Amino acid sequence: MATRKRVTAQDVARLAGVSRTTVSFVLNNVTDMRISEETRQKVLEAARLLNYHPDAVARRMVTGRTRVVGFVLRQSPEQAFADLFLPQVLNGLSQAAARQGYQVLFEPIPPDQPNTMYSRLVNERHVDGIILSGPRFDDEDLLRLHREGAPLVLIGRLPDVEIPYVDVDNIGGARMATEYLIQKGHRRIGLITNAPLSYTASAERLSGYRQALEAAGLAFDETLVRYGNFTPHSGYQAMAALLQVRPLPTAVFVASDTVALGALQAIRHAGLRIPSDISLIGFDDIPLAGFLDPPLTTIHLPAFNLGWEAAEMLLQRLSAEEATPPYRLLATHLVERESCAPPRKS
Amino acid sequence: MATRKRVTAQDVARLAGVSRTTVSFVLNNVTDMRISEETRQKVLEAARLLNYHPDAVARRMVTGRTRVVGFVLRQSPEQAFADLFLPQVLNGLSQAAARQGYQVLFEPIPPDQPNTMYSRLVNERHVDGIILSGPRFDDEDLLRLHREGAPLVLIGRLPDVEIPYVDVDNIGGARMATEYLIQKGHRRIGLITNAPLSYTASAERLSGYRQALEAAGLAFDETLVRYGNFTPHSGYQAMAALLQVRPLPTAVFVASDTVALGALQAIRHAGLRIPSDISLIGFDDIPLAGFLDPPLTTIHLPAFNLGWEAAEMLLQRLSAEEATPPYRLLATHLVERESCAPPRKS
DNA sequence: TGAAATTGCTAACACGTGTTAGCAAGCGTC
DNA sequence: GACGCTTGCTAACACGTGTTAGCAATTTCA
Repeated sequence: MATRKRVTAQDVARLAGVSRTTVSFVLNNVTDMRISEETRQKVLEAARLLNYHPDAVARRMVTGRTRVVGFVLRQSPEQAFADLFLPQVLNGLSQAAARQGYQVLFEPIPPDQPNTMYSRLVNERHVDGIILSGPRFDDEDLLRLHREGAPLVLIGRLPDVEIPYVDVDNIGGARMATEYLIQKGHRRIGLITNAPLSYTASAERLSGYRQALEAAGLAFDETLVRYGNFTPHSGYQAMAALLQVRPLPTAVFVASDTVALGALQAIRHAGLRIPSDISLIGFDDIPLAGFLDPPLTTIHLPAFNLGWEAAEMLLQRLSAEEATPPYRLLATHLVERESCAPPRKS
Repeated sequence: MATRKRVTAQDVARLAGVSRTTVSFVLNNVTDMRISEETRQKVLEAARLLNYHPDAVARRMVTGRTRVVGFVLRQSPEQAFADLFLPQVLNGLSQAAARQGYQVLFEPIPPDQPNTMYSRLVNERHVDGIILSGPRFDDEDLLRLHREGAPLVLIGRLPDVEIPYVDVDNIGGARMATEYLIQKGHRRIGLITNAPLSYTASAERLSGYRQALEAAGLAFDETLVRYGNFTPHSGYQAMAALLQVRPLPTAVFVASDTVALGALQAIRHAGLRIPSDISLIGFDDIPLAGFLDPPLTTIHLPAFNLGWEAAEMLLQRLSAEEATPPYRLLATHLVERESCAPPRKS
């Protein structure tokens, strides 16, 4: 089938016996133009008859706005792979955007091609603004874009840069997790990070862990800290290393449920039981956390809200030139399941 | 900061001392137009100096093609929520699209608003074509769109409709899983579906299960079949019910890893051990399958390829008017881990 | 030397819409 | 009866680009 000619506003005008301008006024409900009810109905009828749909491209051309926001995923491959709540973030983002008539252009950065210039999204006017997840601080492209005044919102913090962002309260969440273990009576608490400390979120979670220790008068012991790398495999290795330390920690805070999955396996392989031999608390509350063995106590991360708030911030920036709150930290909460218990009496 | 005026090709032309037409020819590398090397360099230099970026909207206006494909997610909320490999599908889709210079517009259908007309994506020319995941057969909008000749590719089959689709070989995968259990020596094999049978994929997996039984000369026993509903919770209930049947099945094929997670928990709660008391095989091979207890033997579903192939099919349809293969079934393979063993000698 | 071909460039149209300025007719007012 | 006001509509411009047709200058050829 050959592609049919598009039905334009001109065709509608012809059928209704009016000018194209009138068609535009009627269909856009322009109120300050006087259109008689009679011609209004004629136009609407003609549009219905011809199955007319206004061309979004032409509309963007003349209005200067695309009503599209770009969602750029700058995560490393492992991270994106392990990022089980990406769908949730995307969902929140889309719904917030849709509510205001915006669409979402999805732009992941392919792993083998790190210098894809996503800045073209704005420069070539594919989108009105960008939400960028997983910003890296060596991202020259990003900083330049921001200097040029492009509307940007980050998901995840970037230190020493005044780009608006929305993020989880990593410090608060990590402190909450650690305090929970302390309150259970633990004094020797290990930490496995979610990723290397070059990732802001990892450093923040470590910081929250230390704050909680300090507040309880417990010494920070570097030998109890190991580093994950997004994957269950890295969690397995980190926990295996931690199990060599003597005396053993009685509890471990694993700053990512996905990494915790590997830690669980390492503990099983060592013949220890959770929580009787060792307590474990996670971070993220992935959808499956409640169905692990044992069900994992963890810090819930508001993935949907993360996307929603990012979109809201960007759209506010787009609609008005008003200064918007430059950042927003989302609260976490603890989900108590069965992986934590008081330490065994020694 | 007021929004700066856009730099247009006209500005570049002025600076280079040539016409706008020439600028267009140079920047688009139009070969059959004779442009001297000297002016070519002048234009390139001017464009560089002004940081010129061609306006995608204007370009779409004149070429008539948006170079954007829509990805519509029509899944039910529970399904989308449990769909742990959506990121993978999206990744494959994006990479295939990017390779040919296309972008991806992400359009989930909000659960509370099922009749959002995603057909507007095509009619209003936001996109050149649509990839739709999780088609429902009562979707009038979809059928009309197809009748109107809109370029469509489905992820997931729709019975009795000739819309091009790409799907997993559910029947083959389910047969493979069941045959594996039979080959281990099992004769009494249960089935927990991934979803109600109104979903094509569920019906197909049931069908593959029956084929394998039949080929081995085993009777199909309806009392050994239970129905999941995407979630771990539904898997828990289905398995709990199955554990009431006497004699117990010695193995169960759970047609979704996510559902299998609940089944695992039910078996644990019943005080049985896997695989010594009962064998379990899953479907999907979610990223975490290898880190469950025990590591789950399962059928790998090529999520990345699903997205990739869908995009390839759509783009081929868009680039040429040639008839493309109307559908494509992707092969699965079995990933052997530790949740299956021969049945206990009775 | 004149005609024909080639080289290097440009004017002008088209894409489909939103919107401003303005026009004709009808109506009321002094 | 002339003037102004309201009503209802339209002509024309602008958005920024790709592309066709064609034009002037130069070179080639007989």
